[in-house]
Amino acid sequence: MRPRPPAPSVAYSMSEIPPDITHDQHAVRLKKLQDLRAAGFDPFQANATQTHFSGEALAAYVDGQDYAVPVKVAGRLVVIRDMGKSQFVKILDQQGQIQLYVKKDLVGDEAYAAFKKLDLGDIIGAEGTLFKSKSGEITVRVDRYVLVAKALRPLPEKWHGLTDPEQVYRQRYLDLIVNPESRRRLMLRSRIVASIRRTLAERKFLEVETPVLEAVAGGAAARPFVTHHNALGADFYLRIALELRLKRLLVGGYDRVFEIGRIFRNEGVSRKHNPEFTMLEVYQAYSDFRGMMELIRALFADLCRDVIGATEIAHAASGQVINFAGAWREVRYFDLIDEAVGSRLSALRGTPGYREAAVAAAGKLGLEVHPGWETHEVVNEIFGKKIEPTLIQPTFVTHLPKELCPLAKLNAQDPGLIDVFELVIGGMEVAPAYSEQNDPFVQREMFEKQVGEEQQKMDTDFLLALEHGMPPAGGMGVGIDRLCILLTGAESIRDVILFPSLRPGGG
RNA sequence: GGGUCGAUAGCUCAAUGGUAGAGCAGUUGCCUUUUAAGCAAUUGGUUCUGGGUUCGAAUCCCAGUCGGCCCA
Repeated sequence: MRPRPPAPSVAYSMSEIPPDITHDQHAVRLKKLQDLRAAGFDPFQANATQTHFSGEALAAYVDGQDYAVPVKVAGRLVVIRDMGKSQFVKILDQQGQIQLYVKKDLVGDEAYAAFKKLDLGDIIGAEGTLFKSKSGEITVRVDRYVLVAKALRPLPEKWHGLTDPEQVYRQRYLDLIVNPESRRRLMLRSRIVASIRRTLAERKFLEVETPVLEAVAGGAAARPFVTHHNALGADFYLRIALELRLKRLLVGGYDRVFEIGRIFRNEGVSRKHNPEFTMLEVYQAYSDFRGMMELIRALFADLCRDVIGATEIAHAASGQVINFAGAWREVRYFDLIDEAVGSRLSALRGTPGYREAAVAAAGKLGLEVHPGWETHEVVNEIFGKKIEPTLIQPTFVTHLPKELCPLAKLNAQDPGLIDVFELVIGGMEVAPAYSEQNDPFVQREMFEKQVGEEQQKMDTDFLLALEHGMPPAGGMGVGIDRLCILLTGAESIRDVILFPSLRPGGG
């Protein structure tokens, strides 16, 4: 889509269409539209009705009883096979394609002549009866049809579809029309979200909505987008997490809440990152991170049943089959670290030699260590680069160092650790969960330590809320986009986001 | 942000310094159960943009735009 002229909505004014032009498909179609209007016909009328989606019509056919079941279908013309005095065409609707058979002696000479002038891409409604064609395809034999939207631009190629990734993202509607795999994958996303909502509703969670515009972008360590409110004369940040708002609701007495919401992080784009993405966060009072283990297992069990229809999926990148059914591995963060570095590095935690040993271990594994990194960042580099990518089967990594999350409860036995898990599947972090910190003093301390090194400011209003008393709770975040990558077998986050972020313009 | 690869007809792709081609789509015919329907004829180009090298550039060089991949 490089040199695309910034698509003038209409290239020719209706009166200026060269009468003999045949090579410019846009002009040819404008001419057809003009002819229809000249004949007193509105090519954008709104009088089609659907009694059946395509899939429902196909299911409604009664074997052996041709022309018995009446249906009204509607959709976009995507295949035309013209045989002179009859045509087989296919239309595409939300459920897929269905074939129509249009015969001159059934619809009449005039309507048939008009039908022959239709173009691929036009949207029509048709009514008729179901039959099975000679080659066995269930088809609507059309009695009447109506053009309800003229397509002035040609569709991409019918066999190869649209492959230019830029055009796929910028003109996703074309991708959805011609690439069945895109349709399937993005529809699956809807069903994934619906399944999650259903499961949480069954467990008496309340779905809530909290502000996108925040005075303080807290709850995570990330660079926020800044925007400006004119009337208030104040800058706002787009939220980078849902956490601090939802926990206020725990204080307010909503014991089980969740939000599925867009969050924004001002970072680069990659196969795994889009600057805006969708997060599910769940909080359950009187539960803890172990309760969240049970909850995420339930969410996956329902997803397998409702969406995947199986308890395992192929994972192309590793060649493994991911199994969601059996026991999920549970392993402590530092056990994995020790295993990866081949020594008892974790035994040195809190001793003066820890940092040196960690840096040496990272170096031995071929990792680059920035001089300014804290020791926990060095260790976490080992986890991120050498361990996480190898965890293909569902794995709860537990008891991370406290520096990695200032909002989690410290472990009672070892206050250098936090009561959390990070669920890793297919080498990707899918869901972190915590026993939530509800001690306002500890929370303030953790915030103060963080404010110096991170760009986020202290959310003092949140601390005030904690001082009113927040029930102990388990909380969990699930990156919906990554979950969709996993469950749909997509290669890139852009394949599970309808309109991924791109540079403005596009040539 | 760095590296690297790419952009040619509406779409999918050819053309390795010497007349820019094909398939689909389009246009005109034929064909009343087709399945990437078929048969015949035929239209269609700012080769991403701007510079440069050259007798001659889609092709080589420089800069830019947009995108893919890898890295940060």
